[in-house]
Amino acid sequence: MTTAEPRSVKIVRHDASVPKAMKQSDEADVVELKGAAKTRQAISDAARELFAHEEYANASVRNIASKAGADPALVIRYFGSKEQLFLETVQFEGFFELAMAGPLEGLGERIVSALLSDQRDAGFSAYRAMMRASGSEVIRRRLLEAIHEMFVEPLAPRLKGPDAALRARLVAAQLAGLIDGIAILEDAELAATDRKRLSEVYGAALQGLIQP
Amino acid sequence: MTTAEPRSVKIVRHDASVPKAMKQSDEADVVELKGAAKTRQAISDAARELFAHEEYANASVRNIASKAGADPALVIRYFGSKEQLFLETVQFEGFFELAMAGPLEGLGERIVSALLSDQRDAGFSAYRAMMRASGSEVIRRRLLEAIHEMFVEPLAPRLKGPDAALRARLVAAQLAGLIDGIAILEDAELAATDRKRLSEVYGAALQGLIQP
DNA sequence: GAAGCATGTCAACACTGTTGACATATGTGG
DNA sequence: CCACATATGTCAACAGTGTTGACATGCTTC
Repeated sequence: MTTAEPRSVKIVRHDASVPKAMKQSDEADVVELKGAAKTRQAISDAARELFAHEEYANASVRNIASKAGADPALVIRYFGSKEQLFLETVQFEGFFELAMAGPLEGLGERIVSALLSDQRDAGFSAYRAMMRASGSEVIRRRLLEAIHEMFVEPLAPRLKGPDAALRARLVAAQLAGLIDGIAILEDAELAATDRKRLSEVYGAALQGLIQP
Repeated sequence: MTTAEPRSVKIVRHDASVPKAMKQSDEADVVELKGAAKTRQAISDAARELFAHEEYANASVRNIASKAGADPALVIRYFGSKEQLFLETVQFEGFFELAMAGPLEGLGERIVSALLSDQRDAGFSAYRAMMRASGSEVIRRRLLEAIHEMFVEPLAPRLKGPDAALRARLVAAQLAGLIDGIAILEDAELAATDRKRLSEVYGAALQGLIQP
């Protein structure tokens, strides 16, 4: 993002070097990591936390390193670049499978409800972080992929009627708009609104795309 | 955004100093600006252009200054900070008044159509820039205000039925989701979709919020 | 012409991501 | 057990960033 490179071209110099000491101990579930593997893990944890709470630009490699008790140079050695560190640590987990699973009837409301109810903080902060960092080509693409994988691909084949693929994509767009308001712009009114009513109202509009 | 301050607190040190030479010549429409006013204008123009095409973080004060043929220190002197320069230059113009004006019937489709058809590039890039820079508290708030002023306030009083204010806010959210896809994430499929069909389909979902 | 202020220039500060050279630990083959 | 190789960690430096304060120049007004 910064230095010594021509502004628009991005060259990845060396790949993220996974420490050799890193092997899955087949035994314990909670592995006591040693040496480099432990350091890498510490960096990863620190990065996840900082990227969730700070802006991309403000979560500095030096901050991450210090929080992990490691040297900034190690961060780059292990992950290649700050951008790759971001990509490896900030991710969506399986997110809407549950809500997605049910019948088409009432799906709109169920999705919105799932979005609001649970502790979706992890997903929210991932979306927020990627959205704000979407000036980076790779991150932008990654977010776009995630949207397609999570919504469009599972949904499109199930929709009946014309423009199924388009409508599936627009379902995702409509949801994105809601997350924008709640998680990125932190609209106080939106946050204060009764979840159930919000699910009903916005879910109904979603349903209009699902079953026109 | 950067230096010498404790990370979270933001102190504005000196106000943007408007050059004294700046007076509206009451005569000509296109005023030939002189001295400082001209410089300020040049900086403003350069900033507008760079913020539209580059990310906030990548549009450096030094770049802006050099594009304007001025010294970086002058940029700060005139605008107070990079953040304030952003706020003063990146703005929405009157945007949806036209589409908003008509009857409630078919309003959803008209709004989407207005969003897509014209050259809305200026508005798109303003939204994109502010969204990506929304890690800054002031910028986040400004964007939120703009959304309320442009959509919620004009729309809410016109909506009939329950939850009018909420529904107006959700209309804005739904639109934001579409702009996300087109202008920020640059979804190729979305961009390739026939505008008319898109207006119809998404507009119908919007209409479900406008007239449930 | 001199004082005063507007405007412009410059070098420096503390920060950023990233790199390359070095030091140390760790493990392996003889 | 030593020697060697490699994995891991440390450090200083580079070019870039936003911002500041000290200085130089210009223009106005007494």
